[in-house]
Amino acid sequence: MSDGSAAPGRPYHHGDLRRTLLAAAATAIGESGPAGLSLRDLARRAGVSHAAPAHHFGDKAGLLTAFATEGFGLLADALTRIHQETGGDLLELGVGYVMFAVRHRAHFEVMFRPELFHRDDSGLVAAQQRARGALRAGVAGLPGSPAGPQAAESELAAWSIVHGFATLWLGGALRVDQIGTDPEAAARRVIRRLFAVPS
Amino acid sequence: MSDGSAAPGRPYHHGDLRRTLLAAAATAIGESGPAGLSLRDLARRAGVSHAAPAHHFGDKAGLLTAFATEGFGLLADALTRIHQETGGDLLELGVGYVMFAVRHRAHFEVMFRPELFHRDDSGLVAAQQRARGALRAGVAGLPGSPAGPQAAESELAAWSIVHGFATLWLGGALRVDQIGTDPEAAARRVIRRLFAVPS
DNA sequence: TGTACATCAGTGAACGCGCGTTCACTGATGTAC
DNA sequence: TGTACATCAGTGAACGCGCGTTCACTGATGTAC
Repeated sequence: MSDGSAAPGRPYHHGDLRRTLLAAAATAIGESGPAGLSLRDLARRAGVSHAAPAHHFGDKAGLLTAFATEGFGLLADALTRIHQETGGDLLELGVGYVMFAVRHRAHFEVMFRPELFHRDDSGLVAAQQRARGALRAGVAGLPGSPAGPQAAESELAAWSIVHGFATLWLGGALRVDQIGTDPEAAARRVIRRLFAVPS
Repeated sequence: MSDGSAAPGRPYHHGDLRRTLLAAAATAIGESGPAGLSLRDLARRAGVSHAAPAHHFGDKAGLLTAFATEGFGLLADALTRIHQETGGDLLELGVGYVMFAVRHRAHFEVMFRPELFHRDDSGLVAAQQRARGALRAGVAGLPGSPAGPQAAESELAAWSIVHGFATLWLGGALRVDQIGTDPEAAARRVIRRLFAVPS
């Protein structure tokens, strides 16, 4: 592991290839979308032979499974942190959801296209449930929200509005609107309409 | 054009290849998503040589531009019809938006991925504006909705919630929820939360 | 009614490309004794 | 401290595939006269 032992070229073993490939995937997907992703391109970005990725992920769907799992984990972390910091403010949780999509665009674009990965992977499912739980916890604390059968609809309404806003924003559909260039401020104004008493 | 003039095999000219290719695209995208689409596959489905599609659409992006344009036109038609039939009921317009996504899944999946087509195409832009206008008209008539600066937020909130619900539904993200298998009823219950006074 | 000609739609062969995956291999690392 | 060996990570050549696009062509249709 000492510096001196390295040959003139790069060492035979990369050392952290798995993590490097996932980071390269984020960059590549950010540039060309999930459809354009190829294992060979990732290997090139990581400076490694084109067959190396298969060693860590099996196949392409395996890599995207790991990538989606990472995404759901990051989302769960972000929502949990916001929940703790704000005491479960649903508006802030919604803004956090949108900002996750903006900041981790590549992850977000993969996470909701289950045809791209192995949707039954246990690690993936666990991460999904963790993220879903964080979202649910925010809606449960909403004042005026009954805990009865309408709770499911409230949760879905909240999820739908932030997911829809994020999707439309990322797709560039909102550029023609006069809502500015700051997604955070725009999201906050829009989400507020969800539980605003008509003023 | 009489039946007798047809040779034993198929006639040299297809007659309605453009329309046939667009219909084949809907089927193919429905099966494998927009990413898996190939011109050669469409030609195969239409029973035509693989170079024929280029004659009508130039290239792959050209075909998807036509397909997205068709989609925005269909959406505009559907929303306009609902607007006329219900007198501009925003709830019904929202349900109509979701049902368009469910019934025309392939179109919907292409329409909001501008990287797939020529987003500056004049026919496309016109169809987009027509659909957008139909949506806007619904929000404008919402009782209790001010016509001032908050109108944009109200419109975006409505668009976001129906777009998000449709996207989540199509992505299979809602299967684990107890909201049933009927997207129309589920959408109606969820959208209602947008302007429901807390009960 | 018939003929010449322009235009259009579709053909089929060919091209070059990047891809995923396989496979025998080699270099490096770690562990047992 | 040293040696043998198992395990692991990455290599590089090779495979077969489907793709988009180009291009000279041919069959069919429509129009001018």
